[in-house]
Amino acid sequence: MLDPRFVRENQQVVETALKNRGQERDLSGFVALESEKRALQTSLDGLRHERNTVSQQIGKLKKEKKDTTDIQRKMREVGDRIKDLEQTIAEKDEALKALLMEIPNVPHASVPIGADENDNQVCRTVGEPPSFDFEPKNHWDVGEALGILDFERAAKITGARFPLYMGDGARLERALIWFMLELHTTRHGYKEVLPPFMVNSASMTATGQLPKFEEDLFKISGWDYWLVPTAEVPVTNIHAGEIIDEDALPIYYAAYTPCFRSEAGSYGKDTRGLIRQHQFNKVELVKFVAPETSYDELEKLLENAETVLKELGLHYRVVTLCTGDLGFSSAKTYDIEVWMPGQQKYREISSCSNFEDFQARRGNIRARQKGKKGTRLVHTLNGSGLAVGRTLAAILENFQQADGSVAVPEVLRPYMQGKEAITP
RNA sequence: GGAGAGAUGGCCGAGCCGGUCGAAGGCGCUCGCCUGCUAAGCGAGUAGGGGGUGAAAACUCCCUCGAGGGUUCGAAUCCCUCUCUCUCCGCCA
Repeated sequence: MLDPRFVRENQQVVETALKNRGQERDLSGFVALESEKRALQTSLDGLRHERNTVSQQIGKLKKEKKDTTDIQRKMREVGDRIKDLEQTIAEKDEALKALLMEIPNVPHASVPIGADENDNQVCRTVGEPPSFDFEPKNHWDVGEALGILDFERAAKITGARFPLYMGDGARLERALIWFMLELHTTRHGYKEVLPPFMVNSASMTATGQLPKFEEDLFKISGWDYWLVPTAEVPVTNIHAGEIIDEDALPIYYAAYTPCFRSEAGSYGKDTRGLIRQHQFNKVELVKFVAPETSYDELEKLLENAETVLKELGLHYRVVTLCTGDLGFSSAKTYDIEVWMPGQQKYREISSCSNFEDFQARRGNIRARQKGKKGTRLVHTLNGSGLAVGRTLAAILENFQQADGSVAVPEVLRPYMQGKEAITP
């Protein structure tokens, strides 16, 4: 959520931001409503002031055994006017809030302006694509041939877009989770967190999934609970409503969770394989930082995620998302795209974003500097470190061998009972 | 699931026979004094959010004592609903 005062004072800036995101919109209605509301608020405050002072006088008069029925009658009228005004203001407030909740974050100045993913900027390419002396297969073909992925049975158990890992497939998935968590907690300074996999509506609203993107989520019937679409939601909400000592910043969390997404509107896209599932595993990195450090922290976060790919020996590139492709809550996002030889394509495997104070304002996450008065909103960031299912897919495609086996990256072998390859 | 207790400022904790209580006291923190250094001691200050005036410092008003309603001229204090926490019983991995 943007600061209503910022929107009021920088209407042009916000409108330009919306335009760059491909959502042209006139905000003068909002600004007018906002000033109307403030005017009403001022007169309400005046009435309340009158009531407060007169009520105190009544108390004193009563102590002196004086008659107060006339003043009380008058105050009852004032009370009615207060109630009316409160009602009106509450309505306007709600309308304002509803508008504000639907306005996305303002992109950072360094974000390239563009319409869609075709305007994203590749900022670096790391490593080389592997060469094969045979035709590399898709990961689902590799996995099904090895008996480690079974989409047919997953569909029987649940439905389309669910994974079923068997044997070394399940072990490799678990090894990746283990490896990523170890890397981030021991080398990158993150604290490990294992949060709830369901969250309430308040949490979903704080991080920006609600109210606008309800159709992307799975809801628990009969409860105000939702399945998490990413660990970003429970982990960012760890500090919702809190005031953090600035000395404690930056706070780094690493969390494994499964992620549940309805993938509404993606019919016919990536229908096969592990790329687009209703349920997938992810290790997420979340940061709470002082505002002036957040862009440095974004670069570090990105590096932390890249390290996973480097250690695994996977070829990838880093892309800066343009304004048109930027997520709702994000001010700046880097995507990491891993090379998938079976598909001859780069596929997103991580997304690292700086939300600035957008989520912190929705979730009321503040910090206090020692000895200083007041508080300020922290900046929040998060990034996948990495999407585990897609990483497993990348391993199957990049390290497949002519005989159908898949080489196990060296760093994973300790978690794979020393196995050098997965064989049929 | 049944019975009971509770939720107050950064933390602990009074208040809860309605009125000068946004709130005693303590801890913590900040500034000053004191002091070979440190500790202790002494004094002052110290919740958050919003509005108005002001260049600013500041001043001033309103709201907030788990959340939401209600009673009242007036609610941390009384009533109702909800959420969460704790204790006992039952059940359960």
